[in-house]
Amino acid sequence: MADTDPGTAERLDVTPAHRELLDQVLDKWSLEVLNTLCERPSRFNELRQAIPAVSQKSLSATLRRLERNGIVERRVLSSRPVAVEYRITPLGKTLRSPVDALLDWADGHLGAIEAARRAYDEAEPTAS
Amino acid sequence: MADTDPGTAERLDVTPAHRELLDQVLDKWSLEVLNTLCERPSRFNELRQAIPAVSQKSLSATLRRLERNGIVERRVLSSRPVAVEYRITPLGKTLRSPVDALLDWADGHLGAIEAARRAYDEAEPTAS
DNA sequence: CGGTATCCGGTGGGATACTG
DNA sequence: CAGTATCCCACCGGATACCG
Repeated sequence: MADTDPGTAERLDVTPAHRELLDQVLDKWSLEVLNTLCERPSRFNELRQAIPAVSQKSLSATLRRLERNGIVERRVLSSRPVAVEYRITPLGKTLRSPVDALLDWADGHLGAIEAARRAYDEAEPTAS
Repeated sequence: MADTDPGTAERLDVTPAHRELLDQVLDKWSLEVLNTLCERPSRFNELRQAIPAVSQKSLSATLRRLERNGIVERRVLSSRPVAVEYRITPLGKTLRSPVDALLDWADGHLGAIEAARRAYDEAEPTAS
């Protein structure tokens, strides 16, 4: 086997810090926020329109979390009426490639996985 | 700009099915389970030793979830005393590459992100 | 050995109401 | 417009006890 064999290659272990980071960056709404902000900087309510299913509270929390992690930048544009713009940072852009890889994987294997789920659920009606 | 520019490239949107899939596969313990099973097939208690922080319940739930999604396979080896082996499936192996990309990203940018967090927390003591 | 059942506290996130 | 505050509940995951 070559050392590129995924079964034998040495791999990074998942430390608590890695875990926390992924939790902060891959939570329920972050990916959609990232996707939107990678297309263009957006105002708060533009994001709400772009992601209709998110609540005010969750969008606000997601943005603050991403801001704290240096993934997005919050920019106050004017003060009356208040205008705020969110944009992706250079650090945030580096997230694109691995996240896209993940999304591509999910998209490419969704069919196989749904088939596996059906097979599993079929086989294990757990009595009834 | 080339069409490889992350700011202009067309991207997959994140559907609820994608979200659910990622939630099932990237949850708290799945990555460590995957990492361990990619090295070698393992018994239940071997996994507990390899991942000391996981509880029985969570490990069991993680394994059943991954099994249902076709990522790992559960194999009963003998019946008295019970021996069970878990191993990664071919489908599960396809997860390696995108997950490694993510882990590499996390590892490579952890320092910058921790710096961003310190800067943010410093600037926003939010009273006290 | 390899789990399941039960309890239980903390957290995520929606709905709603209010504010600068 | 861009949030925060409050309430509330569902779910996650740990601890413990029990089972085939």
